[in-house]
Amino acid sequence: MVVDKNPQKEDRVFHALADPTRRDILARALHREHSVSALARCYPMSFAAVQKHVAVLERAGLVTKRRRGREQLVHSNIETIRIARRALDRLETLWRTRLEQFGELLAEDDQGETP
Amino acid sequence: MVVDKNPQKEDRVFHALADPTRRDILARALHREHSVSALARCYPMSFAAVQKHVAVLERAGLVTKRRRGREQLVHSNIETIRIARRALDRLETLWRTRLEQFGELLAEDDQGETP
DNA sequence: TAGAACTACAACCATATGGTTGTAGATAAG
DNA sequence: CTTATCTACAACCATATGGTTGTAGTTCTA
Repeated sequence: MVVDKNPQKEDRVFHALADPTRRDILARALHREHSVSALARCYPMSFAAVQKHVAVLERAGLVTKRRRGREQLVHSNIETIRIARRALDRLETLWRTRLEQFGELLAEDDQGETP
Repeated sequence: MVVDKNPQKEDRVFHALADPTRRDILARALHREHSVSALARCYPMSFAAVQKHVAVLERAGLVTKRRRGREQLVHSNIETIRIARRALDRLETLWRTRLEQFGELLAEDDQGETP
């Protein structure tokens, strides 16, 4: 199967993106690597809360962690962002398809207008 | 302000997209208008459940409804999908920025390597 | 006018989510 | 060795979410 496990993945990706703290973490991680505690210092919440947000991003595949001594460095996975992008692209394609069909109708009828 | 209320909107948009039923409803609505009950017949859940999904999409601004007699026709709002798209674009831009900086480092140091 | 179809919405329930605190294990620093 | 830092994870709590059923209001149809 090539399309079967993607829906769940898209669920996780969009869900991970649906929180401003997580989008901000992701943005920082896209810019450069950060340890979890360094990230935690950026937000008005506990370390554990930020840790959970990172875990959500990680389960979605948006970030991964690598150890450096006692810290975990969070870095982002651009490829997963493109999964979301492709999902949006598919939706926009449907939109264009509809426009084309609408265009065909106009061509056939040669009169329609809906102001 | 021009950027202040967008985060909440993005939250709602991404959250609305984080459910396969809602993505499917949106896809159908992008293709053509559907009444809520017509949509409800497509899924193995109650009418009220589908109604709630449509409400989530509506609050996110991804679909709007218009009356036709006793039915409500659900149609999509492509512009809101582009809000999500722009958010992803911003993230990808950060990624590219990082790549550029990395490139500069390589150019300046002309030796740097961190194994 | 009576009834069927479509919708809106409230009430309810189980589970997920987003936060907290607390405890414990590794690793770095003194 | 001792202590401080960074992380992992469990337990807990309030609220949100996704589903259900039930009731009621409109609008079409017979």
